[in-house]
Order: sequence, then structure tokens, then C-alpha cells
Amino acid sequence: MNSDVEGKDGPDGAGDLEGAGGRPLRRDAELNRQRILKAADEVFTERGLEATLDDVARQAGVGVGTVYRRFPDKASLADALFEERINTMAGLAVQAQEADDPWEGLAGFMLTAAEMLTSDRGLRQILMFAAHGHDRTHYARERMRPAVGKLVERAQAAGQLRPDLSATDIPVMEFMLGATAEYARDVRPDIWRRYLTLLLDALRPSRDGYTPLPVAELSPDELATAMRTSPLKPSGRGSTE
Amino acid sequence: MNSDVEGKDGPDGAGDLEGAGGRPLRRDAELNRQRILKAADEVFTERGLEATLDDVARQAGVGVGTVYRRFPDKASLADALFEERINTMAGLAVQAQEADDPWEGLAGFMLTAAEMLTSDRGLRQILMFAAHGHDRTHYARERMRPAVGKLVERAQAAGQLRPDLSATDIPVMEFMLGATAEYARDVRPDIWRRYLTLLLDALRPSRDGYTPLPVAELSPDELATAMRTSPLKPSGRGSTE
Amino acid sequence: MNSDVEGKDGPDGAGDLEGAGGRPLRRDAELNRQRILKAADEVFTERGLEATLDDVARQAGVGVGTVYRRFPDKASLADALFEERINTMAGLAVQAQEADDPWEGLAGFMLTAAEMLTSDRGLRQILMFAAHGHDRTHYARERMRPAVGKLVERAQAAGQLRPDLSATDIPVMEFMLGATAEYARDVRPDIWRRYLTLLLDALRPSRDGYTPLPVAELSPDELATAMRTSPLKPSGRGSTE
Amino acid sequence: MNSDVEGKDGPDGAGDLEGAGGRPLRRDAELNRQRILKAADEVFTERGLEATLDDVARQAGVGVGTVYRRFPDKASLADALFEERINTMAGLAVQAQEADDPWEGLAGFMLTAAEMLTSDRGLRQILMFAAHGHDRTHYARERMRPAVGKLVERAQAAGQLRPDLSATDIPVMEFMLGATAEYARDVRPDIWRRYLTLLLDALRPSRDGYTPLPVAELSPDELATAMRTSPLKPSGRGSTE
DNA sequence: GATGAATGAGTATTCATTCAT
DNA sequence: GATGAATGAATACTCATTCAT
Repeated sequence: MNSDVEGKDGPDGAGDLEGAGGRPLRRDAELNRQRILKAADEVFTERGLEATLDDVARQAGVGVGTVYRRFPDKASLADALFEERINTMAGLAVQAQEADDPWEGLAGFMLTAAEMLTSDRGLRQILMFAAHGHDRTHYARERMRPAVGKLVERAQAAGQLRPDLSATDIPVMEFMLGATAEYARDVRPDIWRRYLTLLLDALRPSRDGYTPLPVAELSPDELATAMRTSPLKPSGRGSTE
Repeated sequence: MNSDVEGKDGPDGAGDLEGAGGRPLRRDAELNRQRILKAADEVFTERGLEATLDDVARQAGVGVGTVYRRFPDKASLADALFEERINTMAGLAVQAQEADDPWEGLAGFMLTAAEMLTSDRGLRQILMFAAHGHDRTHYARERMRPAVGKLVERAQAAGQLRPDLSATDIPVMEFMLGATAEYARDVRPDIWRRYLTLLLDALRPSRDGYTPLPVAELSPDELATAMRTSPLKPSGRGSTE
Repeated sequence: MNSDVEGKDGPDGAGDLEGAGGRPLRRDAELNRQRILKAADEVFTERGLEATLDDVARQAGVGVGTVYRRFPDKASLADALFEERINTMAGLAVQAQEADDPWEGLAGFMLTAAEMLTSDRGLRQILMFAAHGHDRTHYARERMRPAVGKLVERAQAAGQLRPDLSATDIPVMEFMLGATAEYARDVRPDIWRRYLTLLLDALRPSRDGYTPLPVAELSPDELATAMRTSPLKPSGRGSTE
Repeated sequence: MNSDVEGKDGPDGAGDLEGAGGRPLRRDAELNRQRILKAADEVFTERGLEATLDDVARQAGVGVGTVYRRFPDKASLADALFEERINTMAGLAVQAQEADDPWEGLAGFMLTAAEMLTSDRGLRQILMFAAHGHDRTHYARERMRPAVGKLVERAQAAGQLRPDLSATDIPVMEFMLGATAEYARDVRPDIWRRYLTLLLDALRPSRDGYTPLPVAELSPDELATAMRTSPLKPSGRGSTE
């Protein structure tokens, strides 16, 4: 599940943490970081974001203090997880470009991404709630964008995708599916597939023409800022607000 | 926004006093009830369901105890609000049946319903989170269902709607739009219109045929049970879980 | 009063540090634990179990959170106190076995136990109200039982105690004395001595024979379960019941 | 159960309320008073003193306000109930004087009184907790005392009762039984019978002589003041304290 | 007189975050 | 660096008592 994490660091294999000052984080420190991310993944996946950082720490086999040393606060941890997944998704988008059929590439990506998204409660909640706009997610988003953009353009060029669709529409639709999955999680966890199919039908080019889309797509920036208020601080425990 | 409140009293149009003796006392109590609902509406709309009942009480200008006298707990207050809106929506669905063009009836309803839904943060969150299955919402849901069912059937009979669509798909799609609106509330509160258009395109009958929908629609019961765990108690203060 | 606290750590006499590695950290934590127990003792003794955990915390000079870190809830704190005392009592019962005269052993134990019980309002209330059956008290009770049993048997074997008396009658009688002390605490805190004497007279074997006791004694299990509903939650704040 | 209430008013059949100013409480007012007492009896018997005054009012079929018009606060209501029972008990004590055998008279009274006491959770709790020293209970206590005194003296004169027993010991022993019944209510509600038997054995005169009772009996005044702090205000809701 | 609506201080408990060891 | 003990503000909900109608 985290297999793509390593790959994201890019050229320098030393890890992207503290790229500035130098010290690339001691071996065991980085190990702890991974341990925590893995634990957070497991705990959040099972119980959602409501899970306590103490729980995460326990699962990771470290003290809470250690978690705080690596991640300034709970939201940052969620963000880091989010970043990881976006990276994975970005990878999927890149891979999808290799599909022979452009439409299959796009549709396949949307399906795989949705499967990933909907199978992880924590991720769904992060998507739906978590505070973003943090710097750390920026890089990941930036990597995602062009890959998806290419999938879209390619399909449009091939006449397989309605031309008024924009690259930023894709993540929004993924979000819609994630929300639906969260909504129906106890009754019909897979009902989102129904709506993915529906949406894909809507994306098809049509001899009948298209209803003009009434508002412009989200700009990449807008997409990035879409969520601001985090339910991670619903009770405002730490903040003076 | 609260125009349908009166209607909830049921069959007798006598208003909100107990039909029986008509004791004068009820007057101020009902007034307060309205005041509380209004306050809850305002507070939830602005700050979401995280808002405290103390906040609601303050906004309403009454003591917390009074809020609790009218609504056994926070969820019930949310439910009451929800019920009100569903009633309004049910009314819209009934009205929409009178449209000359079946498709216009359905599409118009979806638009109006979405406008209502997306203009009220509290409602959106209730939709997305609130615990249901409570008795009070049952009547409202029941009234909604057949009206929407008729809109769907009529449009399908007229060959204006893909035949594999089910009545329960409508509220789910509304939910998707609501979630999207919540998601983008600070950036582009109206972006949901883009996706409504997309979805409506997907609903059109097509010479090209339809991709078979991969999973069955939600049954009315499933739809009603869709949300079980309420994030109204996200911190689990009262429950031992 | 807390002299037996050390004893509760069980078999290993090493003291209160985790027997394993002996991490230095534990030190202050255990210190605080003692501080809290002492504070609880004082506060409960003075104001009874109605006292708030906030009060206990204040008296201990720690935050409420700390109290909750050590004791999951109010009942547990009461239990811990209770356990301590039962341990002490168990010790007394063991000691009493060494008395030369079996009757003196039993009577002496009953006196000492009652003195201990009646001198501490918190303990009296715990006895009278606190929820038990918790694991922590089990060990203590188990240790108490056989010691008292031996006192009883020995006195009966010596013909100094009416033969129809059972070991479980002892704690019940102690409870009666505790209740009486609580009852008369402000008027005549020592009036219980009068009734202890009376009861002891009733326990004496008699040439006149005994009135058959009309109902069977409590079984050890029944004794342990005697109190189920704890007035620790008299207002039912946390429980839905 | 309340059949003795009427009898207690003594010479003037008008009722003892407002004996001073005159107005003996309007017929319906007195009716309400009785209704409330009956309701309190039922509710407290079943659920104990924790029951709400709202519950009592509902059971009585009146508004809370009415309850407060008749009884200044919750404690007063409990007291009134207590008074009633003491009156009944006083009646029992009077009746018991007519027994042919003096011992039977006393023992029978103790049994009947205990049965009454232990069959009513509310009464037990009032006995164990309720605030007394209120004026209203004084008369009842005064009436009780001589009747019990006579039972005791008669039995002592007949050589059937240990001579060092005092009249005030009787209610204390009753209290002990009541406390025991409360203690074991869920396990063995009748276990108190065992200890009543034991106590009665202790009261018997003995050829062996008696252990001198170590402290003097409670004086009637002390008995009356025995309980001062009421758990009726454990949470101090209304009081500023 | 009666009603029941309103009040709000009070309680147990949780958990993000800090900091001494 | 790591640990986990300490902190305390914050929350939902209750109920004795008052008072306008």
C-alpha cells in the first residue's frame, strides 16, 4: 500500500525531508516516520480520523511525543498521508498514459483511483474534511495535475471525451464518489460504482451534442484551496480561537 | 426558508396549538421552538454542525435547558431541521409533477432541490452526517419518495430518461452535489452546477445505448439507513461505543 | 492509614516500579498516583463521594486529566481506595488468626475492622455505595475471605461462636456498623460500638440455644455483587441507562 | 398504604395544615397534596430518591409548580413521606402494646417495622440519607417514642429483654436492617431477616449475663438530629452553598 | 391556585498538545 | 532524540427551582 512512497522523493534518494539544511534525518528517525505513517494509515483506515493520536502512537509502537516531533499536529499527519496517496494516484495517472486506448486510459484511471479512495475510510475523510493548502501537499498535487491533464487531452484529441471537460473535473468527480462511498458505507459500500458508470457516460462524446456546462471548472489553485476548515479541530481543544 | 414549517403539523390545518383544548400557554413555547429552530439554522449554516447547543441557545436568546426541553439531544434538533427541509423538498417534487414536459419536471426539480441543499451549510452537513432513521423523519421521507418516483417514471415513459435509472438515484445524486458544494464552499460555491449538468447529461436517453450500471440501486430502506453513525458525537463524549 | 499500599503490588516485593527494566520515568508518575490517592482519601473523607474529581485534582495539585490518566473513572478511584483498605483489613484478619483465644481473634478483628471502617467517611461511603465487581478489588476480596473464614471456623471449633454463623456474615455486620456510624456521624460518631457489642453477644454460643436463622447467608459471590448500582452516577450524566 | 395518614391529625379532623391562621386548605388543594404524596411514594419506592420531581409531578398528574406549592423543596417532600411512615410505625408500636406476650409485642413490632422499611426503596433511602431535624417530623417522632418506650419497658419488666437496652436502640437497629436491605437489594432482598434474628437473639436476657454496652444510647434528640447532610442536594444545583 | 416553560450552574469525561525527564 | 506524564479547555446533557401566564 505504501509501496510508492519511496518513489516520490525523486532524484535524490536521500529523502526529501530537510532537503535544505542538509541532515537528511537519521536512519532510525526516518524509520520512525515511516512507522508512524503506516500506523496512521491503519488506524485511520479502520476507525476514521476520529482516532486519537495516542492510538496512532500506540499502533506505531512509539510515544506520542515522537509523533509530534515528526508532525507538528494531527492535521499535518493527515496531510502527509494524503500526500502519499496523491503521489500514488499521480503514479497511477502516469501509468494510465500508457494505455493503448485513450478512453480506456482515462476511465481506467478513474476506476482505479476511486477504488483506492473508497477502500480507505481515513482517506475518504481526509478528502472530505482535512485541511489543505499546506505546503507539503503542493508538490504532490503539482505532480498529479499534468498527468491527469494529459489523460484528458489525449482522450479529447481522440474524440472520445467531451471537449468541455477539464482536468480539474476529474478529482472533483473522484471526490463525489468518495463522499458517496462514505455516505453509504454501512449499507452498500460499492454503490459508488453505479455513479461512476453514470458519470463516465456523461463524459462520452455524443452525437446529440452536450449541454453547455454552466460554470467554469475549478482552477488548479482553487482545487487546492477547496477545503479550508478542518474537522480535525472541531472541538477546538488546543486553539484559543 | 422556513415557509413550510407550518405544514409539518400534519393533516389538521389548525396550526401549531394542540388541537384539543387550545390552552393559551402553548403560545410562547411554540414561539421559542421556532426561535430555536431559526437559531439552529443560522448557527449551523454559519459554523456547521460542530456548533454547540450552547451556541444555538445563545443565538436564540434562551437557556440551554430550553433547547433541551424542546429537543432531547443535538441530533434531534438536526433532525427537526432536516425534516423541515425534506418536507419542503417533497413539496417541490410534488409541484414538479405539474410541469408540462416530463424531463423539465425532473431536471427542474433536481436543480431546485440542489439549490436549496447547497445554499445551507447546516443542511448539507445534516445530509452528509446526521443520524437518521429517527421516527420524525420517516413521514417526511415517505412523502418524498412517491413524488420523486412519479417524476422518474413519467420521464422514462416519455423516453426522456434512461430506463435503468431508479428513483433512489435522485437523492444520492443530490447528495453528491451537496458534498461537492460543501467541498468547494469557500472557493466556488456554485461549482456544483457544473456537475449537475454533467449528471443530467448522463441521464439522457442515448442513441448510443447506455453502459450497463454495474450495481443495483439503493432500495428505499437502504437509502434511509445510509447514514447510521452520526458525527454529531465525533468525540464520543456521551457514548462508550 | 496507607501503610499497606505497598503490599498491593503483589508477590514481588520490589516496590512499585515495573519489575521489568526499571525505567526511571515511572518515578514521578507513581508519586502522582499516591498524591491523588491521598487527595481522594482526604476529599472523600471530608465531603463524601459526592466530591468532584475536579476537587480531588485540585487537592492533589494536579490537573483533572492526570486523575483520569491514572483512574479511568470516578468509580475506579473509589475502587482503588477501597482495594487499599480491604488489603489492610485482610492483613488484620490474617494477624487476628494468631490470637491465642479464637473468640478474641474474631472479636478483636471485628473491632479493629470497624474502627478502621468507621473512622473514614469516604471508606464508609465506598462500602455503602461504590460499584464493585471490578477486577482490581477481586484480588483483595479473595485474600480477605479465607482469612475471615478461618477466624470463624476456629471460633466455632472452639465452641465460642454460634455454629450457624457464616464467614460472609462478618462483612455484612461490618457494613451495618459502618452504616450506623455514617448515620450518626455528627451526633455520636462512636455509637456503633454499642451495636458491635450487641452483635457480638448475639454471636456467642448459648445454653439457651439459638433462634434458627431464617435465611441462608450470602454466598461469597453474592457478597461481591451485593452492590451493583453505584450512586457514583446518581444523576446519570454519562449513562443512558 | 396511606390509610393511616388521616388518623394522625389527632383531635381536630380538619387536618393539621395551617392549623394556625385558620384556612384549612381547600378541599381540592388537600386532594392534590395527597395525590402528590401518593405519587412520590410510588415513584420513590420504585426508583429511589434519584427520581425527579418532574417524575413525581407527572405520576401525580399535576404540574411541578403544584408540587412546589405544597412542598418547599424536594427534601420536604421526602420528609413528609417520612413523617407519614413514622406515623404508621407509631401506630404499629401502639398496636404492639396490646400483644399478650411482651417479648412478642416488641419482636413483632421490630419485624413488622422492618418489613415496612425494607419493602420501600425510597423510605430506605430517606432513612439513610434524608435531611431531618425539620419541624414537621418532630411531632411524628414524638408520638413514636413513648410507644416504643413502653414496648421496651414492658419486655424488660417481664424479664424478657436485656435491661441495658434503650428505646432509642430500636430505631437504630431498624436503620441497620434498612441499610442492609438497601445494600443487598439486588442479590438477596430478604437477607435482613437473618440479621434481625441475630439482633433479637442479642436482646434476649441471658443466664450468662451481658457484655456491658460500651457507650450510652442515643438520646431522643440525638436520634432526631442523627442525619443532617442530605444527599438530596449532592450536586448542589440550586444552592450557592 | 395551577401550570409547565425557562433557567443555568454543575458533572463526568476526552484528547490535542506541551514539556520535564 | 525519544518518551509518556501532565494539562485543562471544551462538550453534551440533567434537574432543582423560579416565575410568567
